Amino acid sequence: MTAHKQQMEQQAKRPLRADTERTVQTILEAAERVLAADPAATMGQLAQAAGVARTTVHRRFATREALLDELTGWAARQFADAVDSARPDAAPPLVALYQVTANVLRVKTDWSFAMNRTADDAHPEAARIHAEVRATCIRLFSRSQEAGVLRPDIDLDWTRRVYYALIHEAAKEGAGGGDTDSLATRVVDTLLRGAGAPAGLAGQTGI
Amino acid sequence: MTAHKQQMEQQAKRPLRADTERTVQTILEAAERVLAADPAATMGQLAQAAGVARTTVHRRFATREALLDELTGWAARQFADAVDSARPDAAPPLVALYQVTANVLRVKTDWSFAMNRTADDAHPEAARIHAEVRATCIRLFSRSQEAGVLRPDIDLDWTRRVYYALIHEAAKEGAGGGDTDSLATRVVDTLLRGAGAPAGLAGQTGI
DNA sequence: CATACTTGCATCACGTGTGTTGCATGTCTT
DNA sequence: AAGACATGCAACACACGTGATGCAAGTATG
Repeated sequence: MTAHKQQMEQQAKRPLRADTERTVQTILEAAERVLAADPAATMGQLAQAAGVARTTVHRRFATREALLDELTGWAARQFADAVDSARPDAAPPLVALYQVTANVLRVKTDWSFAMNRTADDAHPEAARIHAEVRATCIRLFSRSQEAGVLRPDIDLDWTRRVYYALIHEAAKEGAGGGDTDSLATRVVDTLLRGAGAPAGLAGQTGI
Repeated sequence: MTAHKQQMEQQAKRPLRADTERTVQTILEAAERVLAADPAATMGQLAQAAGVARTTVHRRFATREALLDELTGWAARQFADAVDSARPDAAPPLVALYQVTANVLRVKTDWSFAMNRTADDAHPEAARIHAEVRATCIRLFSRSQEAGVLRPDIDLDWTRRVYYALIHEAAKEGAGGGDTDSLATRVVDTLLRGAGAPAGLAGQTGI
C-alpha cells in the first residue's frame, strides 16, 4: 500500500546499479537530523548533510514537500510499529503503558522532527496512522480505567494529550542519548501519580 | 530600561500627531494574531491584518526580526506580570499555584505565538525574564514541597517542565475562548494527582 | 570492452520575500 | 491658512531558495 512503499519495494527488487534506495534512506536520515535542528533548512543543507549534491536530492524527491511527506510517512509508520509492538490491546494495562512509553520514546528521540510534524491533510496516510494510534491509546486508557489503574472520572482525551505532552517532554531530555527506560518510568509515574503528595497528610494547609 | 521600553515611553510622552504608538500596538496585536495561525506569514500579511501598508510596518520596525523581537519582549513582560500578580512568593502554595495557572492561561491564549517563541540569545531581556519566571516557579514548587502539597522526592525541574507542558496543552484547548478557571483547575488537578487511581484499590491487577 | 546508469557540477529561469525610496495625499497642530 | 508629520502607493534592487537542464566523469553490469 501507499505509493511510497510501492516505490521503495520496486527499487529494492530491481538488481540495479547498486545503492539507489540506500541513497534515499541516507538522504532521509540526514534530513531528519538537520531538520530537527533547523526546520527551515534548505535543500542544499540537507544535501550537504547527506553527502550528496543538491541535484541528486531533487532526483529522488521531486519537490521539498515530497521529501517532507516521505519523512512524515516514515516516522508515522515507525510510530505505529512502536505502539503496536507493545501489544497495547492485549498486555496488562500497566505493562502495556510502560512498554508503549518506552518504545515511543526510543523512536521519538531519533525522529523528533518528522514526528512532531502535523500531518495535516497533506499526507492522508500519516494522518490515518496517527488517528489509529490515538484510538489505540484511548482503548488502552479505557482498559486501564476498567482495571482500576486510571481513575474512572477522568477525561480520556485530556489524559491522552497529557500523556503525549509528557512523552514529548521526556524525549527532549533524552535527546542526547539518555536512559530510555528510566525516562519511561518517570513519564508513567508522573502520569499516574502526578507531583502532589497523597491527600490527607499533615501539611495540607494550602487552601 | 531596555531599548524597547525607552522607545515606547519616548513616543508616548511626545504629544505628536496622534497615534504613532497606537499604530505600533495595532501592528503587534495583528502580528500576534496572524503569526499564531501561520508562523511564516509575510510582512505583507501582517500589514494587511493590521490595516496598514507594508511600508508603514517597515517604518516602525526596521526588519522582520525587530518586529518579532518586539513581540517576544512584550509577551515575556506580560508573562512575568501574570505570574507576579499571583503573589507566587507570598500566597499559600495551593492558592498561588492555582492563581498563577489561571493568569498565565489567560495571557497564553492571547499570545500563543510570541510566548512559545524561544527567546534564544537574540533577545537577552526576554531570556532573562523567562529565567526569572522559571526561578519563581521553582521557588513556588519548593514552598509547595515544604507545605506538603508536593511530594518531597520529586525532581523540581522535571515538575516545572511538566507544569509548563500542561499549561501549554490547556491553552491550546482554551484558544477558542474557553473557561480559563476550569482549565486552570484541570491543570493543577492533573499536576497534583495525575490520572491514576489511588494506590491500594481493588482492581490494581496491572502488574 | 561496451553499455547502461547514476552522480556531481555548473548554469539558468522563476518566484517570492525583504528592505528602500520618492512622491502625493491626508490630518493634526499652531 | 501654513507647516509638520504620518500614511498609502508604486516602484525598485537585492538576496535566497526552488526546480530544471545539459554535460562530463565514474562505476557496475552484460
